[in-house]
Amino acid sequence: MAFKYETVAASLRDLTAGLPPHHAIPSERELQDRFGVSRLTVRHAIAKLVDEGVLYNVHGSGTYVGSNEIFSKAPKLTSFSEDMRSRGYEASSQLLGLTRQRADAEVALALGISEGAECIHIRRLRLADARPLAVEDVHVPGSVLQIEQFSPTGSLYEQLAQGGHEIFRAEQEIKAINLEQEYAALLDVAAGAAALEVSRVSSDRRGRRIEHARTIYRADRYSFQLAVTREADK
Amino acid sequence: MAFKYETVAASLRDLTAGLPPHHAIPSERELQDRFGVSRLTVRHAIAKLVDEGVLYNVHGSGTYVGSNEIFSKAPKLTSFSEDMRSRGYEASSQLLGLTRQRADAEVALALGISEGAECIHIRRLRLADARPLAVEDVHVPGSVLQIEQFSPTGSLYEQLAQGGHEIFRAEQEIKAINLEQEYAALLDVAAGAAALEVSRVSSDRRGRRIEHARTIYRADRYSFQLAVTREADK
DNA sequence: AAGTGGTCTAGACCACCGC
DNA sequence: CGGTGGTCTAGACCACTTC
Repeated sequence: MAFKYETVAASLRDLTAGLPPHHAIPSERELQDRFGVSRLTVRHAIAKLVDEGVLYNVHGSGTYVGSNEIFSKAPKLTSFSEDMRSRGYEASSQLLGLTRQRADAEVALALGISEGAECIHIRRLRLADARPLAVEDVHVPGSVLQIEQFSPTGSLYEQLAQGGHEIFRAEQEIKAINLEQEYAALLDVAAGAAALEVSRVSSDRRGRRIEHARTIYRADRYSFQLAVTREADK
Repeated sequence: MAFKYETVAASLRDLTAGLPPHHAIPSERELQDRFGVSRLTVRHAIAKLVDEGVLYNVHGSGTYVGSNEIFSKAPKLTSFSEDMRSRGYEASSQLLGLTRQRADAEVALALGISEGAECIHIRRLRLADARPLAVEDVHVPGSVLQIEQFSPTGSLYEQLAQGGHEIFRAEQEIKAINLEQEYAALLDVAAGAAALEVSRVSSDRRGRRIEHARTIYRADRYSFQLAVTREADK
């Protein structure tokens, strides 16, 4: 179950933990001897760590320990609870609404279903350390999840995965908006206050759309962080 | 100069362009015969396209054409002009300020230099199709760029690259704010309107910090889009 | 010139999917 | 079960950095 490159990557991660940023690690040829694997396996392990920002390589020179303390990784799709945990908050939720409805034009377009098709709508208030942080509206096609199957206490992603709809990727759009009265009241801020609106369309590995979510975050308690790299070629 | 896997990737991109989403492409073993290269080279080419979202693979089944039309790629670090071009706008700029100054606490922390160290500050109004879109404040350490070297007409990134400081990655924080009077006037919107604030710290390949930028976008004309993937393992 | 990472080959076996 | 992608080997040569 554990591949060789994974065990090599784990060893390299340990080795790296004891080194300062920009310190060189042993060459690939030395590592292949040390671990008794082929060079390609060593490269595979290094590539994985480079992808995470733990290491970086310089052609002709060597491979070095990365310099970043905090969120070095490429952005990952996470559930609300995972997101909060990584930020050091305790997540909780309050179900505001759970209805079966027909898709309106916006939802139909986002989910790639026909207008009027059946879907379920979940509205939740998301709390961090018991204080309101966001309001989330999720739509899931009826063909993916029936309302009777949904349990408000468990993770939606896990329930979808158990039904054979594992979420693999998502496209997100992040906007700034001024809060309307309704949302402002839910989030316990003044109307007109700025907020972050994150719209998401999630798909499985084959690109079939699974859910459409729109989350409105209090601007004073939430920001979006990501690392980006510059086009390497040319 | 052109590697084999790049030419294979280019051929696959052409082949893919004529196929509908989720259509299977030939197997790796067939492609290795067709192109006369090793299977690893085929895999390298496929991996590149998977990374871009053009293809996806399903273990044990095959490799398929991706489903996404629009922004399928992982987020890339782009200059303002590149960003605007990809959105179909024509970019222009207006220099609002160019000064040499001593780093304050915030800038010093962001750039990893000592407080009071020399840096240059560039403030620009960014326009899309000749209408105000954003106000951008950039700080660059004096050790990286001297004020006499800076030409307001050219691309800052190119000027930095020519000075041996090629930007490789950046960490960004995206927040929503209510605009203060000063920025609102520059952007030609009402005070208190919501705006997107993007703070960025850019580094070269070795992790040396090159610039700190803070860009404030009109919320009604700009949103941030990105594709994310879910953690594959566990 | 020596050492590094980057590309490439020609094989092999394993894990998974679909019939 | 056959076909697929995923991992792995033991070599080789190339491109780049460093001295």
